[in-house]
Amino acid sequence: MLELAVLGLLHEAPMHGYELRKRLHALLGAFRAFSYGSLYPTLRRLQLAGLITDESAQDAVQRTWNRRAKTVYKLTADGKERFAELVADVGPQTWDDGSFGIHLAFFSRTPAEARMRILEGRRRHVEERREGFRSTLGRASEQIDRYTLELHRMGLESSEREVRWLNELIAHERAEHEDPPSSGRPRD
Amino acid sequence: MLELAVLGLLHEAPMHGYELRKRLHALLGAFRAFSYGSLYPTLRRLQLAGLITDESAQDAVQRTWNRRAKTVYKLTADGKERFAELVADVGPQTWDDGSFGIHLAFFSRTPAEARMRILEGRRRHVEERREGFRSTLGRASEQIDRYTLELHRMGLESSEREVRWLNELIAHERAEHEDPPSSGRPRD
DNA sequence: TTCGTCATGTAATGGGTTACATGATTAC
DNA sequence: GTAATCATGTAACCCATTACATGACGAA
Repeated sequence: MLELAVLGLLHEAPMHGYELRKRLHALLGAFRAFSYGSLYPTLRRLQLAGLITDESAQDAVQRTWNRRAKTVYKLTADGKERFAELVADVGPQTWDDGSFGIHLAFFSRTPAEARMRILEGRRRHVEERREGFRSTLGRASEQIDRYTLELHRMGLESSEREVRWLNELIAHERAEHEDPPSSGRPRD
Repeated sequence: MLELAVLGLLHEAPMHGYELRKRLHALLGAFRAFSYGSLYPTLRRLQLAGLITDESAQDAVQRTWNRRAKTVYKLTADGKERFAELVADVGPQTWDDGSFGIHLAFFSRTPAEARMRILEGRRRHVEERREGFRSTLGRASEQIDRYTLELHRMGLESSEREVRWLNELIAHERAEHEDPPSSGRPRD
């Protein structure tokens, strides 16, 4: 997750850790927040793996005088490749709230085909969740306490809204790529 | 989190692990799902801590013949105390999506005062999130790409809805507190 | 000169998940 | 008699957080 986010952000421009974290916050809003305690170790790991390099490393003078200088990271060719891999590697955990947000945030660098798989997978995921709420509310509205009821009512409403939202996004995707719906059942 | 949920559920009735997990699912919907890989170790830990006991333990005959019998756990007095502690121990992490859902699910066993702190804390939390989205959308609507924009628009809308929902819950709490449904001593 | 913010990091820990392994019970 | 589901558990790992520690630098 963090790896994807870091590589994605460095696609825009070289940055140092502190900056990266602020951009991360701005980009992902409250969907996902990362702390320095995970960011810096990740940066080191990515550097060791050759996916990013310290752009300011050649500036040895500054290093000597300033034991705590900014370390500006930039993507390597391998890093770009890795990002492309991660962004298109769509699996069950991609549908999670947190993961989905990150993936969506990098959609402009995601191939159209992967975008579709992500949106549709997410929709299925949220639809299942929605059905869970529906059945709870339908089955036993009078046996569960007021608070649990509220919780599930809210959950149901949110799921319904998100499904509608996803439908719009999917429709837009289809329209943009002139890939008309083949044999789709009509969506609400 | 799991500890709170387990103790809370065992408040209702004694149960074994498998059952517990299903009830957990039913109670929390998709807000939080726990796997057996965390449930069983937790049960063991709680048992060692004396917060729950194996109700079927005295049934030594079954144990001997059946190496894999159901283990029905029930709350001890210490367990009830611990639950009361956890449910009223309101801190910054209580406002998280997952935590909040669990707390809400056990509101009927939560003192009114703690309920208020949780609801108001959650509201503040969501309001802050909302402001984050608002400023992103207001500040730079034209610099961010379509997808990030959608993400934040959705986030803003959800936050707004949740704040309204919380306001209603809070209003309801206040009304009930000032005007107790039964056994009411008159207002000052 | 001290305060706030920028900036980088580490150690300990947390709170789970996945995958796997096994056995018991029920329904067909 | 076998497939599904009920039921319990373990080992390995994952991905992060919290709390802490250090240090640079500009502004009041």
